[in-house]
Amino acid sequence: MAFRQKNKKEKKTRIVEAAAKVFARRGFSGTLVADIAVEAGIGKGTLYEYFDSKEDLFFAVFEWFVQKTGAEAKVSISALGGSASERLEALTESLMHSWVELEDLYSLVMEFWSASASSQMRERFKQAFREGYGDFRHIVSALIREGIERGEFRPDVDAASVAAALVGTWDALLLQAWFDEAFNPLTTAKRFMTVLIRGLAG
Amino acid sequence: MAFRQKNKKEKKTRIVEAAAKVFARRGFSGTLVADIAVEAGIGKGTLYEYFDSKEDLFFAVFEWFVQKTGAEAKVSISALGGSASERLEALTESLMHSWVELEDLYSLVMEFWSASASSQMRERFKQAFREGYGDFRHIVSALIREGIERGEFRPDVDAASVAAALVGTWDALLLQAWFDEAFNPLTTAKRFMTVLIRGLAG
Amino acid sequence: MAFRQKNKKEKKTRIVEAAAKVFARRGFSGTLVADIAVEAGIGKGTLYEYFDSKEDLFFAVFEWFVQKTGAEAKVSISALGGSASERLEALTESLMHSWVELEDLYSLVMEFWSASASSQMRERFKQAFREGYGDFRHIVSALIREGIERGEFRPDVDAASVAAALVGTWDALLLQAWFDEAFNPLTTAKRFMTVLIRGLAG
Amino acid sequence: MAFRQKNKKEKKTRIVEAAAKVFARRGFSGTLVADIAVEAGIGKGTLYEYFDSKEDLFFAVFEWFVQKTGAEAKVSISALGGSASERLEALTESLMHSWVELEDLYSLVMEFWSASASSQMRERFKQAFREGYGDFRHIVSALIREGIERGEFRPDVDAASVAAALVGTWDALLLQAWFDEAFNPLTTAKRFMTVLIRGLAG
DNA sequence: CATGAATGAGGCTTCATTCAT
DNA sequence: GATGAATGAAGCCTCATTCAT
Repeated sequence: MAFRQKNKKEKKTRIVEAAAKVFARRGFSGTLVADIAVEAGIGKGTLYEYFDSKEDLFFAVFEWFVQKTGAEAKVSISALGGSASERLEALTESLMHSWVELEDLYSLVMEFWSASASSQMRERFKQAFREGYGDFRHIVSALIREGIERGEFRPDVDAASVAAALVGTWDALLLQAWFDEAFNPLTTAKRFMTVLIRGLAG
Repeated sequence: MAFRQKNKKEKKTRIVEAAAKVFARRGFSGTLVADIAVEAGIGKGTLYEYFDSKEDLFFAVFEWFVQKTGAEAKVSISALGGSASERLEALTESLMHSWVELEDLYSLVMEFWSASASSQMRERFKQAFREGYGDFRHIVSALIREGIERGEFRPDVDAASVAAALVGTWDALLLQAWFDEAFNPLTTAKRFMTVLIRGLAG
Repeated sequence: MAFRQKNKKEKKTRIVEAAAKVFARRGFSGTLVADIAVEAGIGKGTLYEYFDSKEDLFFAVFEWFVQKTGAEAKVSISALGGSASERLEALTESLMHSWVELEDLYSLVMEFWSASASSQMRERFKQAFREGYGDFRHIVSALIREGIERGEFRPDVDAASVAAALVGTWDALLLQAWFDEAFNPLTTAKRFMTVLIRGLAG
Repeated sequence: MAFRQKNKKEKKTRIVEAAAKVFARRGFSGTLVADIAVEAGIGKGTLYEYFDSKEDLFFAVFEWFVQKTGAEAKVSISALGGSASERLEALTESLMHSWVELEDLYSLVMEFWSASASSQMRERFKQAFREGYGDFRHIVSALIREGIERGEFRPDVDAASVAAALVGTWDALLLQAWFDEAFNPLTTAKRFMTVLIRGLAG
């Protein structure tokens, strides 16, 4: 039974991953449940053994994506050492690197935004985004505050505001990379961070 | 005939504005053509005298939106005087202020992103975004470069990178305001700009 | 516009009549909405301009049927003259005659019963049946009471009970005719009424 | 092996009884095979070891029901003594009493009617009903003829017609009780029988 | 020009049945 | 024998688009 459970969970994940691919390719509305089934290599009806509806599955993809990317970010942060500046720079680099492996799935992010704006699941999504952004802002804010306490950054810096803006900046750089293949988010981010950190250090 | 043209154009705009409202409320997929017709106070069939399809109308809304917001931004910029720092700060303020009147329509932005990610019109949208971002980056970049030339900002600042990041930051702050009513984009932006400008000035 | 309205109502009735035929042939579950559309000579989607769902249409068929048969019964009754006995006999005859033109649609009755027993519309149906039976019992009861008052029937007859039983008997005779082609409801009813009326007259 | 057979038969009956409950609650179409399995406390697949299809099982429920109620009726009749009138009255009472224990399953009757009207098994059902009604009419007819022969009832009474009507009346009274909780089939039947028997005795 | 009734392709979901374990 | 996960045919309903008025 324990084995069974594991299989069931694994299969659920397999379906979610297949769905992620298709949703990324065609968007929520453009995706047919049948396409997901094909991608997952299962029958159409089997999907409904694991998820109640297309929307449910989409939300599961969202959670999977948040988990996946959030986990990476957290790993990066906890693995960091050195001064606050160094850690901010390393974090930036790590996030911009994630772009490479995220590229194929990045359009999912737009679908999630869109869903949070107008789908019937809007509240579920909005809340999750709010929380996700909140968490991340919190982490970055703590990092900056640590820099202030260490005397590395100026005491009059408003950590919360900088954190909020910075988190947004990272996101927006990936967004621009999505729109424009010629855009290099990593280089851009690094050069920008040099300026910002100088501003923090005063 | 000139008169007719004008009437026709006005009506077209009225439809686009009505459509914008409904698309903002319900998203592209969630919007019924019939709803738009009701909002515009015309018959469903009449829509098709002015637009070839729902997608066409949506793209017209997009163009209208870009025009509208772009025009505002350009007005702000051209009206600015003073040092580069002052102008950057004024621009920030002006953009964050636009939030107030944009709030109701902001979810359109997400729909546009989503459309650029997966709709059948994706290329049309992607290109427009690329160009829009490009234009805006260009303007901000020029502003920063001016600051460098005036000796206000450090010569080693990479204007293009800072511009790209900054444009993204503004966008992302509005996004966070959308998700989180408690979030104040104006204050956050101002405090952040203080730090950034210090970094630029070195 | 008045003309429009009339057309709309007529079309609605046409659809109901087409639906009645198909439901009678195949039952509620066995009927495809598409079949009804074909029978009505309209597109599948057009149905939904007139009815919200298959169930709604089915209930409309029910109401149409009740109206149709109820109207006949009422006409028969009001047209009757003579003694109470004569009127009871004439009513019996009229009802059993209705069998001839009802035969094709009679299976609808079973569908209605079934729907009142277990469909999601059960309460709507149950109530309608309760009311329909109640009305009819009332009419027959009044007829019997009139017979008592005229001295034609015994004063100790319980009009309500006899009416309830009689109304049921008529129904059940048609039911048996439905199951058994060899069964003649008219003759059976007449012979039975002779006995019953003798019992009433005492 | 004999033992096995018995177990198998018992289990089959258990399934049928479970199915009867569920069909009575939700009707044929509304019932899921899975629900029956749960009610019977077995696996869904196991059902198909005992019955070929949902329809088959439904017909088995029908046969079980006919057997069950028919057996009761026959017991009542054979146990009766006294004059024909007394026996008719006793039979009436016995049948109306059966209502109490049948109430929960009564909606099955409607499902059977409905099935005989339109399901794919319609002929099987129709025939069974025809036979069932026929048998019952026969028994009642014999009872009445006995009354005639004994000189208790008038010789000009058409026993077959009265029997057919009476059988229908009983049925229809239970039906009305089903629709209308306030309706008392026993009292109604008794008062009606007083009148009818007076008519028979003339 | 304007309309809205009519349309039917298309999609999500259900559920009886099968079959590998 | 027993099971329940997997299946896919089938059906209800939606809604962008057309076209006769």
